[in-house]
Amino acid sequence: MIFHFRNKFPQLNPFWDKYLPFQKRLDIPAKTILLKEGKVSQNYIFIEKGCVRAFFNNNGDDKTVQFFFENEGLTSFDSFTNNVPSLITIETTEPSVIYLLPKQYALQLVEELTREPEFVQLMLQMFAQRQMHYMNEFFSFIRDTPEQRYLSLLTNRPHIIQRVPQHYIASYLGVSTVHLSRIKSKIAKGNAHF
Amino acid sequence: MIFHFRNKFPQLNPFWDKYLPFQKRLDIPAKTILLKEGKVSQNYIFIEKGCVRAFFNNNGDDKTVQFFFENEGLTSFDSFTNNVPSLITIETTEPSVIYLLPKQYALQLVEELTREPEFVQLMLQMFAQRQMHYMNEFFSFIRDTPEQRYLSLLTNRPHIIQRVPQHYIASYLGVSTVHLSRIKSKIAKGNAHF
DNA sequence: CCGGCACGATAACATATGTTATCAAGTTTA
DNA sequence: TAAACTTGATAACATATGTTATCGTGCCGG
Repeated sequence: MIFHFRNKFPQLNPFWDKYLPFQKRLDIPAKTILLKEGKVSQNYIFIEKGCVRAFFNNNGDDKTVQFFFENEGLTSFDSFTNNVPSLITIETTEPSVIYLLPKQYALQLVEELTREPEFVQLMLQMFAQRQMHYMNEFFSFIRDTPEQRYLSLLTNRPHIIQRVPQHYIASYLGVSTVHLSRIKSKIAKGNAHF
Repeated sequence: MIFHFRNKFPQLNPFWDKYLPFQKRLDIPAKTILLKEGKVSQNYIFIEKGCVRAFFNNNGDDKTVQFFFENEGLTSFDSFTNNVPSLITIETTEPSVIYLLPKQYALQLVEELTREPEFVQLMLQMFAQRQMHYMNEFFSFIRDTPEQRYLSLLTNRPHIIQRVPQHYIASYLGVSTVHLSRIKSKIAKGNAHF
């Protein structure tokens, strides 16, 4: 659903920089919605400072899909590409500084890359990498218990746990806030060697 | 993890046909393994007749990721692209007729497409479509109960339920075979209006 | 400074799902 | 054809997870 390339593929930065003048800078508080479920995505979003989360609503119940931090970019991929209503909402979880690149320019940028054969392979790689990411998330969801997923977050992406309110973490792990509390207290007991 | 384009994008068929001579035809029984977890994928797989499933093993426990049928193609995307051990096993669930296109030719085919700008957009679309597919699978896993997922299979892809042994369905839905039986009997009771 | 709200912990109970065991009906194979 | 295996249903019990309610703490805005 989401792709980002800034700093992932430095070779592309010159192309990116060329479009800097078309970007709009936003300095916004927490809980600001950048794209609402059901609306058509009009921008590519780049995070200079702060954190946003992507989630969808299932009868009143938030399901967080992914967190994004400094120097990451994203968009609602299907909505952006196919002009359909977005399945997800994108909102800040902290006060943030965001750059928006309007769709027309983002598409123009992609089209420019398309004409340079040496970059096409790179773009394919980019997509492969994204696909791999979602595959891994999916596999982890299938394979691991919520406790394992929490422990994996703790060791592999501790910044998420440090910066994001716990109920979002629960929604990301696919459990209730109550159960996440249980998991944490269980782990704490396990580590309680005096 | 997997991509396939035959018949999805008829414009590409001429390219595909050009590589027909390099394909190897296999006429194989059920439960034949085409790619084993841990091995590096060496072929693009196209199904003329039959059914294969992709799964991974989690301490003795099969987790089915996807089913493929006639006129669909697949490969273990990461393994194929990055020459790393495959995360998944691919095996037939029925006697099948399979065509294998060795990796070198498949890559050559992709490279040819890369040089035709009008096809690059198509390839990107192809990837977007694949990504969308996995996203939807992922969302469904997060959002829906196993019962809802089973009902959705029943209405949207009944051929899967008809052709595939039930324990593979259970493994695909993410529940035990016992629980799938329970779900089925619960549904049957609900529909039992004499 | 106070009142409300966001955040998190915990208990008690309800429900969903896994595990193990048993049985029965096909199907395949020696 | 008999034995072995595959497939599926069901019961009984164990565990995981959700739901609701209550409490405490800290923060933020009037």
